[in-house]
Amino acid sequence: MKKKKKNENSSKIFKYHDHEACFGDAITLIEDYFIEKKLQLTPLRRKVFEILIEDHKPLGAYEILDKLGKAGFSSSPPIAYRVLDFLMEHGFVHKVQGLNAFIACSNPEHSHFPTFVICRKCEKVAEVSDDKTRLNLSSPEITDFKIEKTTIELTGICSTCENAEIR
Amino acid sequence: MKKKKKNENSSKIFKYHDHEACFGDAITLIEDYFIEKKLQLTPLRRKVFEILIEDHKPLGAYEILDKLGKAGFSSSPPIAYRVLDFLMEHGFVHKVQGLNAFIACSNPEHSHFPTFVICRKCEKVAEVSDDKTRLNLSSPEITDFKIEKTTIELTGICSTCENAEIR
DNA sequence: CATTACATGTTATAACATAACATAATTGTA
DNA sequence: TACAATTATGTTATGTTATAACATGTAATG
Ligand SMILES: [Zn+2]
Ligand SMILES: [Zn+2]
Ligand SMILES: [Zn+2]
Ligand SMILES: [Zn+2]
Repeated sequence: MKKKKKNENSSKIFKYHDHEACFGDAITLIEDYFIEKKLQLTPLRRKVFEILIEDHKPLGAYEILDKLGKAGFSSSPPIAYRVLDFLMEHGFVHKVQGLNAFIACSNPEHSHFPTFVICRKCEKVAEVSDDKTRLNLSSPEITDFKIEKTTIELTGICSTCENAEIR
Repeated sequence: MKKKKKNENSSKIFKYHDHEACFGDAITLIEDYFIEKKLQLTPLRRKVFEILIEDHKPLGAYEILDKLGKAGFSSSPPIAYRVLDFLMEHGFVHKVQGLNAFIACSNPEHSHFPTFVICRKCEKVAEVSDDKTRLNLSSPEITDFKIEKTTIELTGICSTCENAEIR
């Protein structure tokens, strides 16, 4: 087994997410953004974002609704979907298509074309940015189509879950 | 405006799908595959594949169910979903996540990692293979994850629809 | 022809998402 | 301030997509 002394953990997208920093930054970022754009960071919107950033894992709309209900907000479906749409428009939330779930954005630069890496066993999801991961998409041969949005989701198994599998 | 004399149409993935060839090939391919693998290409399975390859566009499960009903088959949801799952397992059908729809595979080699290019206006979908389009995915920096499946969907507008937009 | 595996049928329900309309809060302006 | 316009939230109903659980039928194997 090879040892990498330098940058040993930079490639371990699942294990080394510094969520404490992530969490604090995220709240500051959204506050600043909303002020700058003159948008209303209402209690409801803030709560939805907090719910998503708290565990920083994908949640279904109805899980979010439950949590909203417990926090005293209305918990009828449109409430969640509307706020999620709004937060998605502004890049603070993404939808993970493969899970029908929503996740707080962990990319301060708001690359609106994130790549998600999804463990099929623990359902942990890592958001990776194009530049950091060299997940490159280019299409020189497609000339009759203008790409506006990309959905890239990589499903598989994380090393933790793989090691736990006895077979 | 530049003129390209050579290979002018190879890049026009939307306009130049030779579906007549595609259709004939697809039926032969699935028949051969099922024989080789000793699988049952039952009337139901054949019908579902025919429905999908006929127009060669994505269809929702319930659209497929309608067509099955009209063809004399049962049209309760599990019928469609089971057959679709089976055909997907064997690479003859893919799910287009962005549309919650299913599409016949147009890649004879059964590359199980297709890329879909989806026009948001006409909802036409082109399946493109990695080699033909140079849509390349590589992740040298991800070391703690084993990719088993990829979902790559590019949404935007095709040239036909763009030209039709008056603005 | 019995056993087993595979395939299909059926009913009910779960999970995900939106339409349409009502009310309330915020913002801009006379 | 009063008013209008805009934005945000609440509510009810319904539409859409997908699966669980169990029953029946059909094909392959020895
Ligand atoms: Zn985080
Ligand atoms: Zn895992
Ligand atoms: Zn075709
Ligand atoms: Zn189009």
